[in-house]
Amino acid sequence: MKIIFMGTPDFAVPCLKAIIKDGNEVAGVFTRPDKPKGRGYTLTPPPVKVCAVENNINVYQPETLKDGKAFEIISEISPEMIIVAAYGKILPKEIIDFPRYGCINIHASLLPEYRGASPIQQAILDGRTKTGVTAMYMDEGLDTGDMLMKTEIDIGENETADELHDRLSAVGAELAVDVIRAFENGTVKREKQDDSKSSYTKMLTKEMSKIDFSRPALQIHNQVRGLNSWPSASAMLNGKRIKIHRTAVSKGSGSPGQILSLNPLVVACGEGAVEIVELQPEGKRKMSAEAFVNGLRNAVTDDLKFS
RNA sequence: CGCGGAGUGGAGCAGCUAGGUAGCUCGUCGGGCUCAUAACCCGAAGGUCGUUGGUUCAAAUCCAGCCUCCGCAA
Repeated sequence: MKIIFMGTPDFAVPCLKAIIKDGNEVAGVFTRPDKPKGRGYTLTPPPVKVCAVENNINVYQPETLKDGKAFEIISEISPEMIIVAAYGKILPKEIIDFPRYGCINIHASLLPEYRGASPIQQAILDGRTKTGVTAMYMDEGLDTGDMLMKTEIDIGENETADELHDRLSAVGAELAVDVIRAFENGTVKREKQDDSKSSYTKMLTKEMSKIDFSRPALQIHNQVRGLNSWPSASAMLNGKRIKIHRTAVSKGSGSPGQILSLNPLVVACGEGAVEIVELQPEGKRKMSAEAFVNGLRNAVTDDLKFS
């Protein structure tokens, strides 16, 4: 099938690769413009662009799709279908309506739940045990179009957002290929979303990082998993900020933030306690809690506590 | 030139302000104790202090450049 692919971050790359590998003609890739990134503000191309270039596919990086130029390019290419995965831009109606088989979005949640930008992380933050990927027709709303296919997967109790992201990304790639095949075989079914069951995710911000140790241990554990590896959950110790990368729900009680034991490193929460497994002090690499505790040396006092 | 932190045996750190013998916790190896152990006791190995140059009688320490890692910011 002749396809235009639209996507930007790592999540979309396996999807693009799978579509190419399955023998489809990817006639063009739309992705967001290169952005200054990292230390020194180096201009960095999005992962999807890198992948497209490696496969000798034409890349388009318009600032906007609304000025008609994007539509010109698309009608020129004349794809049978547009596949969108985490592109980060709203498509105008003229583009949505153009391809014969429509514009299909790959979204990393079981719609209608978790519409929006951070479905993977939010599912973990909420302590869900299942999530998935949904393929859907795009319409003018935000992840509101009719659904085509879904794949459901379980979330591990200690799984982090990064790990889940990678698994869902692979699942999404399979789903994209399956959807294209379904169109070719004429076996497509569409199903409306039940708007009464819908929910929307918020954009992740650093303000969500701060750990409030007066909350229950399980919620803190979910926060750590859900925000890993960006923006990461963090806490203060001895006036320094420490990113908490991995935790496990543990037992014990004490005043919130109090260190109940050093090996393993267990911290009291409002309800229960969490073991900190892996962390990263300001300006340092991430390290095991054991290594960190060894390095504390005589900084260990009775008042030493997380806040 | 976006802002800032950091490089010291395998890991995490101290030592640097006021230059003068390489230190701590853990790990590793050997031995001891023990029914046994991730516990405890004794001992050992392992570091051109990121790199290049400068100052000095003398540099981990002071000065300059470079490399690498990390946080902020995106």
